[in-house]
Amino acid sequence: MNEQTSAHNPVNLRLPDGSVRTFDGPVDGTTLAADIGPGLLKAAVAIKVNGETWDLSRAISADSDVAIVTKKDAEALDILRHDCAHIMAEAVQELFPDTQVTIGPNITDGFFYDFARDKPFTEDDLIVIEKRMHEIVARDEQIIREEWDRTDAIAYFKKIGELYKAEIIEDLPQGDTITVYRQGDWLDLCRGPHLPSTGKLGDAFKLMKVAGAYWRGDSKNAMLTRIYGTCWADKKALKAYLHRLEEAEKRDHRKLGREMDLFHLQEEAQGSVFWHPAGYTMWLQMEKYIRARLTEHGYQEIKTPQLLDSKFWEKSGHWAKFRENMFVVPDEVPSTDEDAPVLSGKAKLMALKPMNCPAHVQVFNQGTKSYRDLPIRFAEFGCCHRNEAHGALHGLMRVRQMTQDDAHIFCREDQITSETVNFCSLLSSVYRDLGFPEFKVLLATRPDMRSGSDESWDLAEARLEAALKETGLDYDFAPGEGAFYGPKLEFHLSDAIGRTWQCGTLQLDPNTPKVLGATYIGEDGAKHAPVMLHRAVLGTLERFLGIMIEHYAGRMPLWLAPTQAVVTPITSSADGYAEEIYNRLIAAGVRAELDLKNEKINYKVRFHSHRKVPAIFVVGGREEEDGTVSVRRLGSKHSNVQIASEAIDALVAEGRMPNGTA
RNA sequence: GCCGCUGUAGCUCAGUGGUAGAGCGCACCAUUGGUAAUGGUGAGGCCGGGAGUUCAAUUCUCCCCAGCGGCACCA
Repeated sequence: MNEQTSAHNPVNLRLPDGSVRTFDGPVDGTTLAADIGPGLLKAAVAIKVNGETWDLSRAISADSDVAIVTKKDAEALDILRHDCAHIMAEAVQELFPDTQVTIGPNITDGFFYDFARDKPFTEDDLIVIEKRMHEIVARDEQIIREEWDRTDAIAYFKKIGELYKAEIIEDLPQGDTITVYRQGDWLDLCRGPHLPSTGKLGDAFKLMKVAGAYWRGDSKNAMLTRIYGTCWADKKALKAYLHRLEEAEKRDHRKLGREMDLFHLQEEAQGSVFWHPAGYTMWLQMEKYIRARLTEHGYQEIKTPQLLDSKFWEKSGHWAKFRENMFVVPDEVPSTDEDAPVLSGKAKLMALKPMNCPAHVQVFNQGTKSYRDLPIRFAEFGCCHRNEAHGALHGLMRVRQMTQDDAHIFCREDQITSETVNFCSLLSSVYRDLGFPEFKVLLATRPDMRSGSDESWDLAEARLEAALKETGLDYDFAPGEGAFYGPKLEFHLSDAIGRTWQCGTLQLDPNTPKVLGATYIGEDGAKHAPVMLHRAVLGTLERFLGIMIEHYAGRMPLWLAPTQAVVTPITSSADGYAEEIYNRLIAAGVRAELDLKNEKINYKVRFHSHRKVPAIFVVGGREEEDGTVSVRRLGSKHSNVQIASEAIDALVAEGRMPNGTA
């Protein structure tokens, strides 16, 4: 496009309603909006030109399809947020001139900007910065787009001490137009588009938190100081967002874990969970359910050692590729001599298993396997230890001692597809049973650090993709995200508040069986290496239970609820009848409790509701006389009087474990 | 591991250079009630750990540790 020569040609702009407006020469979005009407001019934030979002101030010199973007449009939010980031950067540099800007992209629900500064920002600084941002909005500074020469731009940013910006420009592909946006006395390298002036941003923004972040996301680089913010089209949307955050906080499994007395963590065992009776009841129910589903899908459960010789891990490849995540234990009797060190440092090293796969190969390797034996599916609720970085630990979601619903399928190459299809069907029915009907699939390909030849990777990736196609599931790619021994499928489920979690995985591993000498006798009488499929549906019990707690906000489905029903009398005169109902519930296999506490019924209903007990059976003189119970279900404001035996039967029926047909 | 913030009773949190307080919970007493808090009394704390400054440190300084929010890593 040549704006110089087209200056004399008329420009026809077609609006979304199909009407066309003709201008004598190049025209910008502001002029167009003004031409259409003052209301639109006021609401305009940008303009779409042939599907591309432009600044309102940018001249359009050729015939185009155009649409004025207003705050109501979805793409406006991107512009507002990015402008908000710029205004924040301007405020920061006005207040703290010793700060360099780096990058400031939009993210879900907001934006951040990373700054380079000797002294990181604090929460207190945010208040001051936010105040200055409002002032910059009030100043209504015009935002001007400029195209700069690359060399000049680099020289300029170097001159003003913005070394990170200069580095960014140096790395931009040759031929890219370098654009700079000015607002008032401040300017920044940016692709745009932006609002015509800072005043258009409005006041629906808030700075959220400060954090450290590495330059270019690499832990070898300098630590920058990042400020997160959120920005919305209006105050109402901002308020709604903040409310959403509060609601998410209420579901926090760490908070609910304490309130519901499910588990705790303490510093002497950081990253390892102390499960309380209530929490472990959930665990056992989940384990029982998964075990049943695995058995039904032809898996055999095994149990393998925790502690294995480091020589073993050398052979499996973990010592080279995974050692920094492993807990190493010397095989030595510790010294009891007060003056001597406890350990000599010379002992043979053992390591706690970080994965179950090599041990499963050992079980496979016992005896001779025929091609007729395959596939062999070994499952284990394998307890693994990984030395996760301190900063990574997070409640149940990220722990150092974890139990996977792990299994390894040893199969022939011609069985890969059927095993993959079989697994995907198991996985989707489990997710449906557990309340997660929505999930996405990613095919993760070879990482930089890997074992095996490129040829074997080519083949493995092709095989896995072909098998995935057979399942009929939609999928995307996750380049470079594969395991070190093979490509994998990642299953990401969506929870009740729209977050996604990677839980399930299926990994195609042609390497480990070879490395550990696994073979079977083929139809041809020769030895062949089986293919190994590593797979998990939940991932880890710890994390999955954490996800379930947050997904259900603690209101677990009846079959998982630690206590399913509490029986409690109105007055102590009904204690005997309450106890009778309680005994009948227990006899029927219901996880029931009897609450004979000397409190009013209001108090007891409130107390057990807070504990998220799904059913409260209230009994008094009337119920005792009629052989009924008054059932109050969690979340309901009403109670329902039922014949005792019917109420018990109904609870038993509802509390049955899902079986994949749900 | 890196950056920042925080650490006081079982939980949620006040507070002070002169060794601590509330609400809930807990125990006991009274109360016997109809579906989200009955009233009273009481017990309960090495103020995260260690060093330093000070006549005196929970409070100020430094160093650890842990938790939290991110980053990096990741199930």
